[in-house]
Amino acid sequence: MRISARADYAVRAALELAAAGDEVSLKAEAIAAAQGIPHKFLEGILGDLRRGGLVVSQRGGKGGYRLARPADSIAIAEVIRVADGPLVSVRGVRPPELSYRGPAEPLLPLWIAVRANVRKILGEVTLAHVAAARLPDDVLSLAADPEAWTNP
Amino acid sequence: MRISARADYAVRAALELAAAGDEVSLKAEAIAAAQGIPHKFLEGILGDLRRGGLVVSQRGGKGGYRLARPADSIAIAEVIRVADGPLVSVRGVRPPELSYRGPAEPLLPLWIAVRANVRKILGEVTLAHVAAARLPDDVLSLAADPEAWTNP
DNA sequence: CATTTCCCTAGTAATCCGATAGGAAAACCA
DNA sequence: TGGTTTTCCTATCGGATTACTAGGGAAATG
Repeated sequence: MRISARADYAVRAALELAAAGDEVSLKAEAIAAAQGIPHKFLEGILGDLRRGGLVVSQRGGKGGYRLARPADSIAIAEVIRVADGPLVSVRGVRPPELSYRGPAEPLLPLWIAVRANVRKILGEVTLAHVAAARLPDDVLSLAADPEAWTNP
Repeated sequence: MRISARADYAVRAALELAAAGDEVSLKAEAIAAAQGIPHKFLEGILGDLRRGGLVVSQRGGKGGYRLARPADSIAIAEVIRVADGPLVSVRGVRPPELSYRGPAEPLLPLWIAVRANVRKILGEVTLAHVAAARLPDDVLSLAADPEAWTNP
């Protein structure tokens, strides 16, 4: 299960905007420098966020980007969907569109369960949570287990 | 979060072997036909599973592949790791190797929590569970929610 | 009007997906 | 022993996707 560079960059850019506050506009170049994201690549991602209604932009000398809505009303899942498509996919298709045969049939409810679990976290955590370093308790308790930090 | 074709195919092939039982050998061509997987692509995947110690192979007329261990001792997570690398990665690197700056810093514990949740499911469910269509209760209850089956 | 910044289109290099091809090694059968 | 089957190894190849890069046009500011 791979989280793409697009998705990671989109969330980090949105977090910079959330941290800056609703009033201030940040330039793409400033976000790129702050997060170490290739500038032109980021411009394309910010365009997607704008078309998706998550950020608003302004050109010119005092231009830049800012969030279109309060940071505590934007879930991480939303940012990923707008920038990168479906939250969870198998071979590029969403679980409900899959069809399995024979002994692989119960694989469908399994992927559904995995997706539900991912949604539960990324749909609950908002930009405000992360930018303020105040993750919800259920997320914190998952991350508190030292075993969660080890590679198998 | 994308599950690759390799991972999906590897699990389905392993499920065919689990359903066939420990005694019987299945030919790559038979698995490919049963699951609708490109035959030569599958051969490569089965080679990885063999080198990873999950299946054993035999050449010749009565040859084929079978599981190296009982199906109830092989978790889905294991199959995915052997065939496709780390279970969860961000931009191709595992969460513990990530480093974030500024307001994106708490993104690391967030990915860790997501991974822990995915692990909990895919590390608990075995080939035997799926092949016998008897998923553990906690997985079933996640998949029982009708909302888990809808796309956002 | 000149600078800044967003915005759009194209292009590129690397990887992934899936298919194909040729053949060596090993096991079976007659 | 010889012939068949099947794994096993290498190699290639085109199309799609990913992660970028380049260049320039459009709008806002001073």
